Amino acid sequence: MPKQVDPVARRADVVDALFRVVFREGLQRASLRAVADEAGLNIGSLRHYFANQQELMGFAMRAMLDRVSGRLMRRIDEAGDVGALTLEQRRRLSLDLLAELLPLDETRRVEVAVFVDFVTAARTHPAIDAGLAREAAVGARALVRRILRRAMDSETLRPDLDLDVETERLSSLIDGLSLNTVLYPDLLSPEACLDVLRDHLDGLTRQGS
Amino acid sequence: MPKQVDPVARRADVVDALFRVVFREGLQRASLRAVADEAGLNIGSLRHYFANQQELMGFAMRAMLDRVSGRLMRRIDEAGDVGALTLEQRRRLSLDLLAELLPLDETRRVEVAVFVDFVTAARTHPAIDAGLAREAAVGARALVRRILRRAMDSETLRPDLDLDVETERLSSLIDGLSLNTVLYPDLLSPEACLDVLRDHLDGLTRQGS
DNA sequence: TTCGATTTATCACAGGTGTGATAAATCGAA
DNA sequence: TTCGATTTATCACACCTGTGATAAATCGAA
Repeated sequence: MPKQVDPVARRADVVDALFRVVFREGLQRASLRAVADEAGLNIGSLRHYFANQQELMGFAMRAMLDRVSGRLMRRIDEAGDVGALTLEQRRRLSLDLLAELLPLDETRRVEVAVFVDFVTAARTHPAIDAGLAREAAVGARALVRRILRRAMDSETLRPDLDLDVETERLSSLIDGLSLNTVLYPDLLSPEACLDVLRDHLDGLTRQGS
Repeated sequence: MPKQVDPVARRADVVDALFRVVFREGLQRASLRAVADEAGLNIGSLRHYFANQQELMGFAMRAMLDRVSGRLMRRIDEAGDVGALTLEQRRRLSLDLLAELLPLDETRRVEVAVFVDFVTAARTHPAIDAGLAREAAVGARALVRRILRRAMDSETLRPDLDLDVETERLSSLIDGLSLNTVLYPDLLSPEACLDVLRDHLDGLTRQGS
């Protein structure tokens, strides 16, 4: 009896519209009305799928985290059994996984730009769940740590390194690179961004130099 | 004949009030009225010193940059003639200068938090001068590059390093460390933040290990 | 005391915000 | 065709925003 609409797809459309608005005009201008307009919906319609602003923001942020972690999972699956890889293949996988977090193409540039707005706003904005932002930071560190740990176990990592410090160093480096590439693409191009990450990883694995 | 008020001090008071509001409630809530209230002024009075929002924001951002570069200048002056320093003193100076950019105490924590809000908002917010944000990024890179260059010239730096890449790596690392310390102080304490920076600099200077 | 530039204080306006409440339209199933 | 849950669409309200315009108060100098 009901009017037939796929609510999942609708919500996804709204989230996409939200991302576009945030990327183009910032989180400040991403009002419910602006998002509804961008999605081609009436605000009443939008509010049927998201009761309030807080719910929309939370759903959008969660969707973004799912999207990123989905890409990471896919990369890992594609790699197959990690134990069967050569050292060179492992290094390549590490780089690919971490590079997945950088704004190297337009899709990820939008993603990172929106993400930056979210996490900075989460510090103070009442409608944005600070717990989700923290969760993302924790997750990123867990990934970085696992990658470093695996390299340590396979003895491709310099043995004099402290895992805690290196985890934080690499995590913060990635954050800083992402931030600068998004904010000042003329100062730090996506290519240069990747070069820095590659050099950093090289420095971690190459013995004594 | 005029009523006697120090306009310079007034403007500084307003800027301080703005920083407090931004730190506490975010740039989003830092409206002219909120800033005026925080400064104990009537909004009409505030508008006598700052014609627009744009002017206030620009002045505040400029004041912040002046404050930081002033601290850096003072550090350099205190160090005296750089050529007369021992290698250990030079390394210490490099660390101190770069650490000046990190949110290691409450003053700088507020500063960095506000700064982060500013630069991210500058990407889209029409009342915030994106040129100033870019200028700050350029300035930070210039400082980092000079420090690295000096270390290279005095042969305390590993000779196999690319100055461009290392400048960007260190600059982005500092940005990432600052961001994470401000956003997630329970994940990255000021002490740990400084440890990471120290380790990074050690890795740049220590030959072959 | 009178003057007058500086400084403070108000009012008003157009526009935008989230949200509660409610009506209307839709369209497949019974 | 009729029903009715789903979906869409409006209206209204209180609140906040930047800003233009204008009046009022201040207080040292002449």
